[in-house]
Amino acid sequence: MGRGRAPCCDKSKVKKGPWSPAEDLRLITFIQKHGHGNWRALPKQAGLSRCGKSCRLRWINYLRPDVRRGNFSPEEEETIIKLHQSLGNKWSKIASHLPGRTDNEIKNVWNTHLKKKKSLMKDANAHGVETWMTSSSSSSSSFNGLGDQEGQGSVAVRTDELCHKVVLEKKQDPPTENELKEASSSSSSNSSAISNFSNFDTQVNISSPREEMDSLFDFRGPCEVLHNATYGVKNQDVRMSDEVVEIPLESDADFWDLLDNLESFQPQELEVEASQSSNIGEECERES
DNA sequence: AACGTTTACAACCGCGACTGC
DNA sequence: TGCAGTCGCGGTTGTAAACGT
Repeated sequence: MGRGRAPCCDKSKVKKGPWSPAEDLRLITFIQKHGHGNWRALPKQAGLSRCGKSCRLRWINYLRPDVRRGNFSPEEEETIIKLHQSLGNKWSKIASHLPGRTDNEIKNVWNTHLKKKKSLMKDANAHGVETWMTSSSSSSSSFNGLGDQEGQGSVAVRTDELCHKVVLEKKQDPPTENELKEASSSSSSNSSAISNFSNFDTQVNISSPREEMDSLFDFRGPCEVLHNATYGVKNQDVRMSDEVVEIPLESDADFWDLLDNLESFQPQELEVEASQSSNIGEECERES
């Protein structure tokens, strides 16, 4: 009997399922401080009870500064269709042609919408009906039923050598097309997302279904890290707050303890030693 | 209002590719 | 050259929200 493929991590000790805001913040803060040189080692160093692959996926698809969310424009749809025709299911290649879009997102859009549209188009063409492309503009707006038009909440994490600052900001209006483009270009000019963190003004934009603290720690929506720009996020029932929470660096452990305690309202699957989970980055610094 | 079905999307899994030793 | 460790990709699954009856 062969040894087979070694598992990437100890499945019994890693947490699975949706990421909590506290985990997101933990991951963001760690990458902000230390980068992500080694995904496998990152969860332990960051005090996360997650598989390294899971951290990577979360970062790439949702937390990265240059990730752009929201509806796909008709032009983007068209691009995806065309690229899919020539490249097939090479989602990462297709994604490379669409700045700010992730392969996972494109794959989902293809599987849920575009594939259907394509077959509809075939049927329509067979019956001499107007092509789907002409109607894609209106239908695309319904891609995300949760839409961007609702309220927007954002949390800015400003980090420098002295403190971490979590700022709950009020943002009334959804971002304009220009804002999105600007955000996309400013961040995509850096090949590494980490380079975006060299500046202090990194923001974390979250949707928040609950108010104030609840909104921070118990939301289900995406958590987006932004660099000098605010992207749209999808929301369902968002309330705003202007509250500012400052997190001194030396209080990191207390802060993470607080987050962990708040998370205890949710079912706890992970069995992380509190001492380990609250010492973000310490281990890493000790090593260096 | 309750229940069943469909849709949308976040996340997981397995495998191939790549890299360093 | 082979092996082990790691990364990244694509397929698939799980689940909450939306929708229909």
